[in-house]
Amino acid sequence: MKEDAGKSKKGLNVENMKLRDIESDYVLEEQIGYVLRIASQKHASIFQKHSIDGLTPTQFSALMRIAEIGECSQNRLGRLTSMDVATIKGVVDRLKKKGLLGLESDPNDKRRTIIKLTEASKNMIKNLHEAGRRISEETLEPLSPAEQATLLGLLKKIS
Amino acid sequence: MKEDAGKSKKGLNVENMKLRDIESDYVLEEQIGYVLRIASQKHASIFQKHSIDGLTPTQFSALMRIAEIGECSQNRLGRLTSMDVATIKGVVDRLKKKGLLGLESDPNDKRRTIIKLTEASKNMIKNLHEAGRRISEETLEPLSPAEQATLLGLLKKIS
DNA sequence: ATTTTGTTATTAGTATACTAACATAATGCA
DNA sequence: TGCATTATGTTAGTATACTAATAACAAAAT
Repeated sequence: MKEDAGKSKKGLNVENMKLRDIESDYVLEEQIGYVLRIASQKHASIFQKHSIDGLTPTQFSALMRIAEIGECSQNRLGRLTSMDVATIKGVVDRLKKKGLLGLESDPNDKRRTIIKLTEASKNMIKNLHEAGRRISEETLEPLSPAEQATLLGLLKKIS
Repeated sequence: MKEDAGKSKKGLNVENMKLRDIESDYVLEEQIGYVLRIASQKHASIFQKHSIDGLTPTQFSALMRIAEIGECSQNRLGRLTSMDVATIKGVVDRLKKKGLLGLESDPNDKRRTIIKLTEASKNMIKNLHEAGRRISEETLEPLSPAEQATLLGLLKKIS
């Protein structure tokens, strides 16, 4: 980034400001939503740099979850990865197209589609775990181990 | 959310796990990318609940920045709000359509479009600042003031 | 047993967010 | 001056991420 959006108002001289200015002072960089977006962008760029098989972070999450629980319906997978029904559909469709998810209809419930890993994706899981760990590590690299734990804890607290 | 994706592996009995299981242990909930996504979703839902004139968080950021700096080119606004050229174009187009941004071409540089607030958006800024503050407050409500500052600081550090 | 309620999945529409390619205009330097 | 580089803005394509509407089916309630 050439022109850093992270400019600060640290040096602002409150004494010399008119009351109206002080009242309307609002620093974008200090708002949690803005900061969350920037941090997410940074993580996404690190993730993309590692580029595991062209997977996106959400596709990665879906695969990890299925690997963890074995198999489940599409909507349930969405809930377990915090994606709504429309989002998880797209994610599952693309993963199926890549041959990383197998779909079959549930004989016990005609509404449901059972989703499971394929042989191809089963063989990838270990590598994906390692890649995932490296990505998290690189994202959190500016922080001490204690700070990393603090950050995760605080983010969970506001979720 | 009914089936909370935030289930923990805290109670996992390491003693009883086979070595292979331990090696491949990877907890999605502990990965910074996943946690960032969930936190961003929570913030987005709080933002949307406050619903200031149908503005989205990104549109809001763009307006705040223009209000702060007066006027600038489209690409520069993108850089100052951390949006790439394609994203800022869409955001500016929609804000213009809503009558919240005025566009005129720069006489000194025929490539540039000068972007500024309209009378309508100038009159909204104060309300937007207040709404923004309430949204940040509600998002960070689970945290103490010290924790809020810590969270912002750590997020900036990894950005 | 029928109705109501809830669940699953699909579809259409909108809004970020990115890449890549392109045209145009401005700037730097040889 | 002239050419290469850089900057600005547009467009096309893909991938989340949401709302809202719909259809099919299952489970619960009366």
